[in-house]
Amino acid sequence: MSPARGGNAAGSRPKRPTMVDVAREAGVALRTVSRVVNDDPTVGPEYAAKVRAAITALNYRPDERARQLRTGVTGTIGAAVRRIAEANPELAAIEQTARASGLTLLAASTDFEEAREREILASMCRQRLDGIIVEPFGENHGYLQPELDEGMPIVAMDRPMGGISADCVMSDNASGIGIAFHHLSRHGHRRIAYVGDREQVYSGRERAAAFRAALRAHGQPIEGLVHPGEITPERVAAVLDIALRGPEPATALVTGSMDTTLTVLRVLGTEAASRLAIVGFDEVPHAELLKPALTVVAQQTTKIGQTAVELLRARMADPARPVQTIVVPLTLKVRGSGEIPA
Amino acid sequence: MSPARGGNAAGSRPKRPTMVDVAREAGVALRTVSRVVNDDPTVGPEYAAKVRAAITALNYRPDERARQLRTGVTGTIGAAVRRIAEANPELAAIEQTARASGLTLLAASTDFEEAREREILASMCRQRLDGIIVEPFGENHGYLQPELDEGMPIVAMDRPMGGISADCVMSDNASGIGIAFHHLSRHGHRRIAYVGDREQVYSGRERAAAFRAALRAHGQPIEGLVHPGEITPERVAAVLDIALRGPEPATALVTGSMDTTLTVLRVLGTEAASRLAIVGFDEVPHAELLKPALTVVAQQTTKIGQTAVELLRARMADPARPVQTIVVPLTLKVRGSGEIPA
DNA sequence: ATGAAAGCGCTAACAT
DNA sequence: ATGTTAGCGCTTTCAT
Repeated sequence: MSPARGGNAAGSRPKRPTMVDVAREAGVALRTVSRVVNDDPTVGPEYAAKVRAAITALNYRPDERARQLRTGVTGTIGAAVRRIAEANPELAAIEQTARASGLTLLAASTDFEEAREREILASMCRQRLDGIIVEPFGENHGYLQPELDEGMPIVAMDRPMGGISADCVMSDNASGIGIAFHHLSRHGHRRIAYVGDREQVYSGRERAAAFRAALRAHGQPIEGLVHPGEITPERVAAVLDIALRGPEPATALVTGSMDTTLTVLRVLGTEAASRLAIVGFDEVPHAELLKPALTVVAQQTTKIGQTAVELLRARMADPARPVQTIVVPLTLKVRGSGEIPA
Repeated sequence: MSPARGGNAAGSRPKRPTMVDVAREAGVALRTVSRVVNDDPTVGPEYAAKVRAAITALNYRPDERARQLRTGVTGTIGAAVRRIAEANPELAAIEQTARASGLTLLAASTDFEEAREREILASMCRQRLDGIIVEPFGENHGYLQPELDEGMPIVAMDRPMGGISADCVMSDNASGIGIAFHHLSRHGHRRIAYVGDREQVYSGRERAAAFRAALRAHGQPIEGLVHPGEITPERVAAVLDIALRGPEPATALVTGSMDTTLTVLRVLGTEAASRLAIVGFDEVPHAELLKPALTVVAQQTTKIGQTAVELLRARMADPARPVQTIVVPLTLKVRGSGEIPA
């Protein structure tokens, strides 16, 4: 019960020294301390030395919040991504690019919840971050219009915002699906099926549509081959049954997302999977260790993250510049599963 | 070149309304606006209505920075993790637990760089975050002593801080290695080898030591069986050669980290790997899809992340409470690779 | 129940 | 080259 050294009642902390304390200790004006802290070259060497000594003596460290309030900028950008828990190379690229530009990154996870996304974006706006990168989840972001009007830089990553006009960087979903289809086609497959996310989400819609277009372009019928929907083991098993059995079974499969790919592999089992030609949309962790190693069309995640920061910085520098959308192509990674002949 | 609507010279934004503007618009005092914004029940209904109308009309949103400066708390905790790019379930658990406590999470990646770690921690301190969780990387964190003295709550995750005394939550490395060893031993293996991270890093040191202890406890010789060091394909291939060839080849392997496990699988190739009994330390993404499916001793990542936040909140509530270290046991995940007989 | 005024810790005009 | 003074936008005594 005796008061511990330095500690006191719950919640309260020993008072930290401020610039005023340093100024008093050094026997100079507040402004001089500020100058030293900000490396202003117009400070006389003796003064600088005295101030630095006082800073060391008091263990003074400037309060970034006060500086931010005064200068109006935070030096921080926010990233609202859908999942922070899983491997997220885009986020890593954002962080590195941001850091290289002297910006701190505040990352938060929307967890595939519209309410959470809204809450996070609102919080980032209240904090007056210098800019925001968001992997949109909800379909309508009209509530951000006032922020855009007041000049808050916002960039969408992976798909466009809904209902508002903002800069965007995303993969070329349609051509990615085309690459996958053509690859299988070139390996002799005539019946190629698609399983992917539900069409309620943007990418699921885009990719299913692109796959239908590919079928049409090759003069093939669509029925029984295109299966967008919920990615659950049950549904995936059911649609695989439709696609792979019957009179004219598909001999190849395009999976529309990483989750789809993994679920398909789990449902089929390694044996069956090794007999079916598969090209996955989106990279899968350690795809080369799977058996057979997985052929995918991979998003250029690093480039996407980098571009997001660049778009944001451009918007920060010039709020009046025209809104820009950058589409990034995908690349085919040949590893085995996509080269199984018909 | 004509000025766009709302836009102006590069860098400048339209001025946002402040509380003063709202007060003027509503014809009330500043203090009343503050009361309404903070849901103070002592505001008369007509006043509240007027204020709310003004807020809507002006599109006013409070500036969190100013509030933070005034109240002294940020409502934000920092997490300095070693890698933000890869799957990081601890970080996800931290975020969820923090959110559940009404705290915002500022996550940053130290990227296995001591300088970067130091810079991030310093930045978080300058920002006066309410607390910091760090996955320590460097060996000496003495530079944080002044922060601890001034009451900054800091919690180490995964291993202890170096040179200072701070709360810590970590896995029970020694018993985890013991579990792996015993499991293989029970499946008839008499020669069990270990490959893992270099002993310069804390966990590499702990796990190699624990493995040596396990060998000794079973009355087995150590030479040729314990191989801590850099995890590169070259070195791993070399030490596997030593361990698996020769007069008395090992019939089972314990890998000391996720990276080690994956590198071993790559170096051996799936064929050879399927004949060697392997237990990995630490979970591997999609371990059940590998062939053979990978048996591991898994860290309780969710529990670790949760506990880190709980320790931090306890420290925030009472800066004087005794420093606490919580050790979390690991659990064996039997999947196939560890049950291959000798 | 409402308002006037002080101040959180810092930077930026403006002297000197 | 150094100091004085006024805020940044908010919360918080303290009056009324």
